[in-house]
Amino acid sequence: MTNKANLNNLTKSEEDYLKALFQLLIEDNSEKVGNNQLAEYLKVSPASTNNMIKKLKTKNYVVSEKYGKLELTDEGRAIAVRLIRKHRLWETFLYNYLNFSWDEVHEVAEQLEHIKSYKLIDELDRFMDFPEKDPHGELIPNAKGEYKVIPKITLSSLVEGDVCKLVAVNDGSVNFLRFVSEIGLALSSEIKVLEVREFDKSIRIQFNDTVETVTRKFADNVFVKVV
Amino acid sequence: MTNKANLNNLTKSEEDYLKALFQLLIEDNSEKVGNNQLAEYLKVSPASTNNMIKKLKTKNYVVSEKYGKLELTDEGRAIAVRLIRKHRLWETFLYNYLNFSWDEVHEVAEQLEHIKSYKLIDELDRFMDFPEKDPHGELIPNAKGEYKVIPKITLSSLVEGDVCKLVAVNDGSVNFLRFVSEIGLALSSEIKVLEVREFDKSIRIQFNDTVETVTRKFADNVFVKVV
DNA sequence: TAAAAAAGTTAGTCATGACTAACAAAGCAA
DNA sequence: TTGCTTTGTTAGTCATGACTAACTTTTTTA
Repeated sequence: MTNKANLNNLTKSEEDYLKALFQLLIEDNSEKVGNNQLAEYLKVSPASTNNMIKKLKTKNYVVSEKYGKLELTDEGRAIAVRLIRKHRLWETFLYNYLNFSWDEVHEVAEQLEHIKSYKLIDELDRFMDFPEKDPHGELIPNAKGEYKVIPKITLSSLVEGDVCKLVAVNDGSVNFLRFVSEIGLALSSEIKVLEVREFDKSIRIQFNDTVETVTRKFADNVFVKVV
Repeated sequence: MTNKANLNNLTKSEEDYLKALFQLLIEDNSEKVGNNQLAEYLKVSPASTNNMIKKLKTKNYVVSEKYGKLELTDEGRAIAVRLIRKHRLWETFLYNYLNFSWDEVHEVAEQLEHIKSYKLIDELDRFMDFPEKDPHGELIPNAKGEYKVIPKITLSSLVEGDVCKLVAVNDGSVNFLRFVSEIGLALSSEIKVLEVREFDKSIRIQFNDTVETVTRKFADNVFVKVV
């Protein structure tokens, strides 16, 4: 009945914490991630985080000294990468095959990423012919657990006259994603920075013959590659 | 962030109990389902079942008098049917698109049936072009929650000379399913009963030019339609 | 129909993973 | 360097959903 190969004995919560820690450490490139920061990211109390970190340390997924910064072991990191692989593959499936929109995929993928079955995810990968990127433009880790990030900077770091291509968007907020598609931006859109207003850092951009003014907050969540 | 339409506020456990109760009541056609019977079916203690039934009664999914038999309310039944719909659609997807075998689909579908998203399941249904039956031959309830059973009897109820068609198999045991495919039986196979041995009720059957002797226990789990 | 067996219930315990409140250690600023 | 603020930790509580052990009600059968 039970296929050992599918069981890594982690609860949904344990997985959530490991993935969150990975995202703070590696994706956000923070050089120090502390207990409270992780708590805030996961929207739980610092006490809960402390508790779970203790547990993950005994299981050898996390390393940290008392009052020190949090780090992932190779095994903890591998689990997080697998979760991200699963999340992005499911997002791709929902988007490409099940008519889900950009802003709808995340919530359901958050549930699907916890399904335990190696075969399921590798077959899904094969079924979609090994997609490289998810619908938000992020690279999908392969079955070997190789994690890569595409070189990208935020739109807000550009200056007047720069021309760039949209390569990815932050998938953390449904409202943001909805707005991105509403104004007509999509992956690979070519964007030209017309003006950066000093007093509030808002930016006038042009794409597909459309001109829009976006806030600094918006531009922080749009990832581009200068062309 | 949260789409109310996707949330029915039931935990995985609550869902498991409702589905189990439905399966005992309707699929096994029992006229009385008791607390201990449900406990045994779910492989938990009678105390656990009692506890959960109490909870499901306050939520109006289950009705029963003290020391009386268990029954589902319309709402409880609707939830169970939705779970069965999800389970069978996922099984169909795994079998038809992801190279899962008969005996592998159940375990993963048990997890997938708890994913909360109406859109997900209705789109999956559309993607597969509204399949009628799951890989084991059972009918898939539609989006309106209509539950039907195909007329079927067990192979063990036949007598010498009967000819029948395999319409479904009990999906409860991996070993059984594996054995069914090993000997070469598949849905729609035409089976002829050559001999019923009185002393141990074992049956000699013929199908696709193969002759096999199967036990009574085996024949109890094979569902057929006399032709 | 009375005793035994089976079925159902209750009380109390445990692990998980949340929480608050209180406290301790680090880090920063005056 | 002495406070003050931020960060981290501990203790104790709660809900969920398991469990065992003990008890009660119902059903069976001798």
